[in-house]
Amino acid sequence: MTQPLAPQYDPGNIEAELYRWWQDQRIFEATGQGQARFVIMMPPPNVTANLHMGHGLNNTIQDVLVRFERMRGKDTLWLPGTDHAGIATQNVVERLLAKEGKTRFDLGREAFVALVWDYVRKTGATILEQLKAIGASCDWSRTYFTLDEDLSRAVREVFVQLYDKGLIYRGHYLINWCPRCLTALSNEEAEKEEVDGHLWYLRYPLADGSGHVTVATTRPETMLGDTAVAVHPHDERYTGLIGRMIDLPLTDRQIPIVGDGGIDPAFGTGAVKVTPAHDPLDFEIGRRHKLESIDIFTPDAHISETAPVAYQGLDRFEARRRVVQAFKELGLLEKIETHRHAVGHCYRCETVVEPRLSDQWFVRMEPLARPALAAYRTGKLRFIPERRGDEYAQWMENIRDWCISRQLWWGHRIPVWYCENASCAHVAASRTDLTTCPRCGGPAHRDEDVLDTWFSSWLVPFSSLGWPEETADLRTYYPGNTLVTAPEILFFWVARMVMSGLEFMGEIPFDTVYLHGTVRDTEHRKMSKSLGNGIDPLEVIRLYGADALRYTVVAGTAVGTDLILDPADLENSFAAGRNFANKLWNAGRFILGNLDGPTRPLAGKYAEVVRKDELALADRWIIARCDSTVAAATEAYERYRFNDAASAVYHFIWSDLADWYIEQIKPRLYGDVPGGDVARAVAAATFDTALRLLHPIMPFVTESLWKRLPARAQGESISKAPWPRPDRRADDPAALADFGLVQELVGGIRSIRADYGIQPGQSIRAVVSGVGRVAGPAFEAERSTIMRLARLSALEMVEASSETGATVVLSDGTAVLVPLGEAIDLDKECERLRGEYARFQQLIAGQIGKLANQQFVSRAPADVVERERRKLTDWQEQADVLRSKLERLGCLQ
RNA sequence: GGGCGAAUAGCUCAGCUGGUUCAGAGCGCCUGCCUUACACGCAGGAUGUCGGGGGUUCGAAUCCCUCUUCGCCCACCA
Repeated sequence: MTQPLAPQYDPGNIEAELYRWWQDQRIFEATGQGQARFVIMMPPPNVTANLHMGHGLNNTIQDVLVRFERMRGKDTLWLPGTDHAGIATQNVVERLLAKEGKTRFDLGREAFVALVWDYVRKTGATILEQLKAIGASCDWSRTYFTLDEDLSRAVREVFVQLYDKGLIYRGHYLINWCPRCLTALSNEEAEKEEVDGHLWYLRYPLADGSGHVTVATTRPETMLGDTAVAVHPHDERYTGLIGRMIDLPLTDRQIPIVGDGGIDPAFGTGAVKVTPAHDPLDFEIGRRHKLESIDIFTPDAHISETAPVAYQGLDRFEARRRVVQAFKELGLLEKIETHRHAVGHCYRCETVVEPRLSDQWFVRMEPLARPALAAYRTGKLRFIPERRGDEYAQWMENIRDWCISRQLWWGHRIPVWYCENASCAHVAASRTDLTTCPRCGGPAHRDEDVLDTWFSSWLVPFSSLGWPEETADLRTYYPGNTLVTAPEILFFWVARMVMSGLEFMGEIPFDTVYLHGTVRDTEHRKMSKSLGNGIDPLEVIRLYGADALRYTVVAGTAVGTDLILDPADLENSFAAGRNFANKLWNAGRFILGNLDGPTRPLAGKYAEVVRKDELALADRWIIARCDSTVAAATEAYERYRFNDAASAVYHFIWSDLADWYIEQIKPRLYGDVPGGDVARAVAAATFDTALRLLHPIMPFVTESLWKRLPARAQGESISKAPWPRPDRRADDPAALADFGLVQELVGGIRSIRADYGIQPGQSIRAVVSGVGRVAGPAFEAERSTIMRLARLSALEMVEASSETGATVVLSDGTAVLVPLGEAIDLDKECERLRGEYARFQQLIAGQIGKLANQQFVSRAPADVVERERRKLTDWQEQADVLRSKLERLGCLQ
């Protein structure tokens, strides 16, 4: 073997080198070979992003899945990519420009886009490089960028196909507008947030001077664009007013009172000011009553020239103050109430979104949603956790058309040309760039807008594989299997991928959607840059290693729960993972360091080199434990219960293998007793299995150790080692029970030692009584183990003992006693035994009550009753043993 | 406003089909140990009205109702 292993695991020295080795071996690349495939599409991080814990969580889970399936022999493809992230990226570069005092308009479109490309080329690979640090086993040879030429072709193909089918249309509608980003947003991109606002009651004088109507509004400034007042047609308070005119204050306009069924008479005053250009409901009312729309805002939400001069140029919130003030001065402000309501905010910059009337492109979603909903209803598409499926269904059922045009420069430009010939005015969507109108040959110009970022990412499951070309990858790797993502982008991305997959490929792009939680701090606030409560995964990796990070993430994430970490205490958050990696390292160091000596060919399977009748009790026990860990871990991985998988393997390695088995085999390995060759074979085999089971979660340390096991071929990687299978021959309930008693016995004696403060160096004598039935042979078989681990000078085993001393009763009724003497004090032992005895008395009393209950005995299943009866007799036996001890010691007076 | 989830040890959380994994794990805490793999360790310990109340059941952390608190998703009552 190579150099000796350091006593402390040092991930920093090992991880980068191993990752390079994996890449050199091309282990992560999909081969196109083999029977079964496993495909995961990575949610493409924004090209400008830096790795944060959200990525850490998301990609760790994907990597666990991919590595698990790769070891099960599947041809795995985990396809990485980056998203051009229209608004976000444009914002970043615009901010850089702003530092030089420039705007994108100073550069012009072409130069600006070139600048963004420069920026993206320079920084775009950062996040993918960072993913390598956590061990992500992506197929980097297939990495894509959503603005790549082939993905752009797919975007255009999709646009044209949908346009030709009438599923894409252009229209003049009220959309969500971000006055800071200066672009339209989809409904999903306008995040509703509850805010404490006000409800202002404004008096609108009737034109004939006969009084006024009071309207209630949350946005008084928009009254400058009012073109009507609406009341419910059956509202008795107002029926007489419908059709009459209002003198709109602060303006020189008169507006009508209309009756509209959409008004709720119970809210506010039952009379509503109508601003068709700035409110969705008002927009509808305006359409129904053919009202004028007056857009009183500029694109950046200042008052425009359509409003009275006094207000022009004011910011919308300043305008609000001025309007309210003016109403107050005119005596037209009736009252102000506080009012909590939901207000849309831009998901990129959190600016309050302005409903704005404009020409935009939309996708008609209902026809796409219908099959996507059916895929869920029929069970083809499933969600983990299941309840997320309801959210998906609810969204699909209430689907609204998707506004896909953005007034940005960075992105896929809309492939639509407008004929400038007024008599033709043809609008053409085209797969190729046009200069002239395809219908009349006249001059044509292209639409200025770009597409929503999500219009390219919703195609990724097939566009990243070459669609619309019929590539080999597309045939092989579509549809995929599992999608792993955060619930935040269920609608942005996941739901839309299902729709596009069905529409363009005729099949859903994946059958399972695993939605993990959110990373939060101990106050349960989402980790974010602005709150400054984030944890930098690279910092964690530097301090504790990628495996520690991954273990913590996996162990802390039960299905459907958030991951809570303490940014103020990384040590506390990640110590368990680091400690476990170190424990594994040292267990490996010990096993590997003791494989020399009398030995047999050590392959992966003990069964090939060891006969069953050669196995000691401890060997049979660890083999059985190992096997049941294989079953438990495999099932947990299959059920996405990665935290269960982690704890099953953790417990096996730490508690079973390290604490007991390794301790048990030391004399054999050192040649003090025979059987070293068997111990070596069993230790190597079970350790090998444990490494495999853990590899998806902690790939680095497991690979590093596994490579060093004997009989490894050059270049052989645990990443492609076959997944362990449960082996019925390993079933051994007797070994589990017998060795369990040995553990209990050792534990009992250790407990007495601790209670009596017996020095670790002091050997003591122990007497086990009642060994006639079950435990005797087991204790005899492991006599030397018991003596060593409990530090005994002598271990006597008798049917019954007349000696007195400190006693512990084991679960099978045998008792172990450390005789009275220099170490053991009578009074203290009496006290101990009395406490124990009382505890059993209580248990027994309860159990007798239970069994005396006719209802229980008659109604509970027979096996349950039987089990409870046995429990009672066991306890009674243990209590009897205690009682006789008490009597013998004279503790009962 | 509609829908959904969560509440278990000081902290972060498991506990799936009601009963032998039933009150658990890790971290933290206490005691003793540098025992030739590991002090990032070993051994031994302490800690709980399973959020409150009611119900179903022979039996409830687990099922039902209700209240409280905290989250999430959806929503054009201005």
